[in-house]
Amino acid sequence: MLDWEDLKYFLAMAEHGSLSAAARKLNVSQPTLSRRLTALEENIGAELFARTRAGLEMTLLGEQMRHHARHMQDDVHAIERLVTGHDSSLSGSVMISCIEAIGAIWLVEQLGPFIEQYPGITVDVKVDNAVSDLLRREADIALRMFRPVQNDLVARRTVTMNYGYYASRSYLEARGVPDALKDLKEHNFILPHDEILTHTKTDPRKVYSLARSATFRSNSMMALATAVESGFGIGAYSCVMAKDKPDLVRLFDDLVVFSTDIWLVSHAELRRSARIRAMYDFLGDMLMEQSEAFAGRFHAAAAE
Amino acid sequence: MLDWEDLKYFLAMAEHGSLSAAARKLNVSQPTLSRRLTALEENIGAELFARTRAGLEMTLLGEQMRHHARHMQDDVHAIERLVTGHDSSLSGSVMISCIEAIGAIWLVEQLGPFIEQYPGITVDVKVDNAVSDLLRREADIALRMFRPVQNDLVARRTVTMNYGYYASRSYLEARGVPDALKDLKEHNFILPHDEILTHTKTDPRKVYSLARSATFRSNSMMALATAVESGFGIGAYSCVMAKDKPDLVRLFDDLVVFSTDIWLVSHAELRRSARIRAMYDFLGDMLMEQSEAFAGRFHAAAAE
DNA sequence: GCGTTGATATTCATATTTGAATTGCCATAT
DNA sequence: ATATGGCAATTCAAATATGAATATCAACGC
Repeated sequence: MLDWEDLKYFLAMAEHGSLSAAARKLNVSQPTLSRRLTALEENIGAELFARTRAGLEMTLLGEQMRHHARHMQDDVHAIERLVTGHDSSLSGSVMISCIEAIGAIWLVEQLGPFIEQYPGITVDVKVDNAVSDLLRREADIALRMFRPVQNDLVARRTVTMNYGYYASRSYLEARGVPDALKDLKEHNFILPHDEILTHTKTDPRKVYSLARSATFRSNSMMALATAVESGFGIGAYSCVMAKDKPDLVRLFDDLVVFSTDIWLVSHAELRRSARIRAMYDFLGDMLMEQSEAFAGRFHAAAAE
Repeated sequence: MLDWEDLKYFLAMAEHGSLSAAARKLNVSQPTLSRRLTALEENIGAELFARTRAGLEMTLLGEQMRHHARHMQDDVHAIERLVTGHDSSLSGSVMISCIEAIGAIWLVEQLGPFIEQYPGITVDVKVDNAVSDLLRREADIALRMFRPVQNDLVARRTVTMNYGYYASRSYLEARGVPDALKDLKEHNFILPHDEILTHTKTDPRKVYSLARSATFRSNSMMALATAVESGFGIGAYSCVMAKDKPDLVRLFDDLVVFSTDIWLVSHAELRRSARIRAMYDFLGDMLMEQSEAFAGRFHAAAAE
């Protein structure tokens, strides 16, 4: 009779390519995996991996077994979701997956009241440019820029996050304030890589094409923001982030360069968990309360 | 992280209703299961069973988990089939499932040459009135009375097994030999239960209705055969079994009372296994060689 | 009533499994 | 050529899990 735990180990080896890597992932030692693999192979009477200096190389049988083991893992994840969903206590942890642009700063700042209200809950913010798989329990709640396509997920569109052109006061003092878009040709420009604009609603390239060339580029919104703050030039900056930066000046009559919707996503079963539900509702409320700030309309409100 | 082995144990408990029963099935001790269950519940932070004096009673969560665990087990079975299919060595064991009527005697007698030819293979004959599930690896090969309906099975119709009316010489000496079917009214009759005639090709009740009443009834073909051999009366007896019983006399000009087809069945993947393939082919050849004996035509051949 | 059966829990000596440290191997970079 | 780093295998002491024996309890049959 096969040892199911060995199959779990097998899958980790198959997916990480070496005993050492799999051992790190599973929090066991490499010798343990080596022995369990040997035992499994002994048990089934066939080789699953060829051991090479570079790691493990799967045999044909291993390749076929891998699919079934993966399938088993899906069921384990389903069980984990069930278990979490049945947990009615307000303690444990909640993992939130979101992109750097809001996770690293805005989200963390907002969580103060939640942490105070639920001292038993550990909040885990996973800043993650890849998309965490909620079905695989890589996160409990995700903030996404798009409606998720997977089944069994509950998703709610919350705020629209606008980006405007900003520059630092120091830059503008040195180079002058551009009056209209055509003046951009005379200025330094800070540009994001195309890859991080996949989910924007306005096509930013049209606007960006006005810029002569880039002084600074990055695929990190945080790096771009820092560049703007440091006076490297004019760049798109999230309105909600700019709210508390008195040193930044918004240009061109609050022109919206591009915008993205923010989706709040969780798993149907996970939402039965009291603590996840609490966080989901908290984030939903928090986002909706600040929808004006995300839209960048706080300037207007302050001016009136 | 969940221990997959615990899930295997959990499933066994769920399906057997008690720690003790599951422990017997899994070949571990009952205290071990008790502790592993406690550990699993501790791990997920919820109760899966209520322990009662009568055994285990599942909670709602346990009930839901059970489905996923079962699903995992299906994958494990698939892996086992894969492994067996990849085993090209002629050693190991082959389990044959078949009904008592042929398994207990005929099949065992036929296996002599096979055992001699393949000394490395352990032959395991599972006499089984229930239908073993080949997909779940309860057997490698089955002899069935009907075409299996499950997918992924390879099935081959082999011989037709005829049953005739037989009586022992001692009975006939005492009671006389009936000339025609109508004489049956004067004789003792040995009848099978209807339940074991499910898969016959001729409806035997028409023939049996000629009999006055039963002297002996059973749902075991072996018991019925023994009754005929012991001279209790006239009864249906498998022709192939009667072949080596000189004390039995066939009645009514070799009338066929009823007949069943014998299907040789295996799992598609299992047929890739050398040893199972060997047994499959061996049984197929053996059956076809003896098709005349199964049909009950050896008397005629002997007479010519 | 009273013993029997079959269930889970507990105890303790034992067998198994594990991890830290180490070795040895090969490829790559210096 | 010689280090370096990543890999699997080996060794051995320590932690861990296991099973046999036992205790305890409830239901059932006589």
